[in-house]
Amino acid sequence: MKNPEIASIFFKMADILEMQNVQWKPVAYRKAARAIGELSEDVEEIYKKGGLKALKEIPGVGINIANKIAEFIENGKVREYEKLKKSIPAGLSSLLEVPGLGPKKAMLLYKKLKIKNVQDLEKAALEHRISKLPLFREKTEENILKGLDIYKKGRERVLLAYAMPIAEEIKTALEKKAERVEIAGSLRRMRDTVKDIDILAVSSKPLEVIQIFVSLPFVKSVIAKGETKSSVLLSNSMQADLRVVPLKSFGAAMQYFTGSKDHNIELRKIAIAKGLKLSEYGLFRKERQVAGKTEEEVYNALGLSYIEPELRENTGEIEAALKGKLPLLVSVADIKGDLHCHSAYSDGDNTIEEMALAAKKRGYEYICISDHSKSEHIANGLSEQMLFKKIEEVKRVNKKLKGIRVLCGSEVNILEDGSLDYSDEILKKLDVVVASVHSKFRMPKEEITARLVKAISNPYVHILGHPTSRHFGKREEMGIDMEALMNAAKKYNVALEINSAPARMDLRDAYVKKAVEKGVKISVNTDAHSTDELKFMEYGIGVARRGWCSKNDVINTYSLKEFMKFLKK
DNA sequence: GCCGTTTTCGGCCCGACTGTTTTCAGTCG
Repeated sequence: MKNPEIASIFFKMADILEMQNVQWKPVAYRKAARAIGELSEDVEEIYKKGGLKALKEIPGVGINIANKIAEFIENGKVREYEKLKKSIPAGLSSLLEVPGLGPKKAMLLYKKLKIKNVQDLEKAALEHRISKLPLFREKTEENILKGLDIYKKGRERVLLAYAMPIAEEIKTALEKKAERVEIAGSLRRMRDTVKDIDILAVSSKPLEVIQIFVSLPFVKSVIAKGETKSSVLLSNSMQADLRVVPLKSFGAAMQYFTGSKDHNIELRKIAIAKGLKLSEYGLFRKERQVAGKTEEEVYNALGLSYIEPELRENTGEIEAALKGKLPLLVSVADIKGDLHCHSAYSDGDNTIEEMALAAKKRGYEYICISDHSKSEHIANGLSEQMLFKKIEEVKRVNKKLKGIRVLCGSEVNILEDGSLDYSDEILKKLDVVVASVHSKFRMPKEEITARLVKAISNPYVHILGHPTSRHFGKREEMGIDMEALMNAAKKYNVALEINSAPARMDLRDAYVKKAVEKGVKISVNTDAHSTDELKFMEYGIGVARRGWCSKNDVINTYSLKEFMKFLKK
């Protein structure tokens, strides 16, 4: 899949053009780069099937960018990019990654002090050469050093599940003073990874709320502190932003602060077309506020039905809202069971009975204990003999417990040739079979696709576990022909899993959306290895919602009776 | 460079904070 590479080229082109003070093109390149990066289809496939015309269908891609994509696919190079790279020293655009430095200042530093990279920048700042420049006094030099500190630590995206508890903690602290506090930004949109924490508060005394915010024990330094907003750097190197607004602006501020940026820009364009102005303070006709207290009010006043935060990515939700055709999204409350969990039989921490009781406590009707299969030695995969023992144990627990049904399953390894590591005779004895890849992740696209299709064509397989096997910070997703895989999933009536483990979140949102469009069933599971991890369901449901899933698309919203029908195929 | 129920040319979201210099540019979200 060349999408990330192509997106990265356009981002870099945007940076260079911005340094050269070129107007608007950077905006256009970044927009196209984002669209390509989030795409579920492989641009190479799009081009091979439909040529330039098909490429132009991608939002933000016009004829010029389409030509550049084609050029990259054909020749592995974009001439315009090669030319741009030569126009400025390599490394200069890395200055843009230093917080506080933008294209104007970076270019000035290059012209006046011959600063070509971050090393030069640090040296110049330490030698106090920067503060001697016009427009750059002592404060700016100090801020550059602070910015370099942040740059060096790397402002990488962190897992949703890592950031959420910190956001909750900030929220709780601010609630002592503010009338209302909400988590906004990409956290509220449930993106699988986030860069910072955005908090919105309602208060008539904003300064007092901001004071609490900047004084939190885990705040390392204050980046900005004004009368309505403040930004801080946390001790874990994440940035947190707080915005404080009056009650009458709460909805508009929530809308603004939730994003995404592209979604907001589209909304503001709609407002302009209607002779209105949308900002975080409300929707205005001239001076008069026509909406803003609630988000519903803002969307409705723009002629749209309310759009759930998870959908706000400018990927078709605005058009759907205009027509009133948004899906009714699945929610955690709809979930009747978890179909992929581990017990102490393989590599889990808890007994089957403990897992079952924890599931009951969550209000589930059923839970499937799917321990690893025999070839997964590292995770204590079950031999046939142990599997028989486990089947008896499940029977015992079901006799003992009321109000929860334990299903006996297995997470069966998909071997290199697409066969499974238990025979059909064994699989037949299980309630639920989840088939997953745990080895040989790097295979040519055709081979990996054939391998997965063969696995799910097995009549005893119900769910394809973590379909792409991506793992944040460890492993890229396998290069699968998604179109072919989804067609096969539909044909064999196999559900694709959304694995809610925070470092997986696999299948990802864009693929889920595509699967739902095709009528492929989804199963949202936690892959819990302890009772505590059953809570990850919240994150998997976030992915499902971002993928436009309704309740009916998700098999584990079925009642036990309906679900048993699905299992028979 | 993209895009079009006010445009195929002329627009391109809106506002806060900071640092510098006295009214604003640059940066950020």
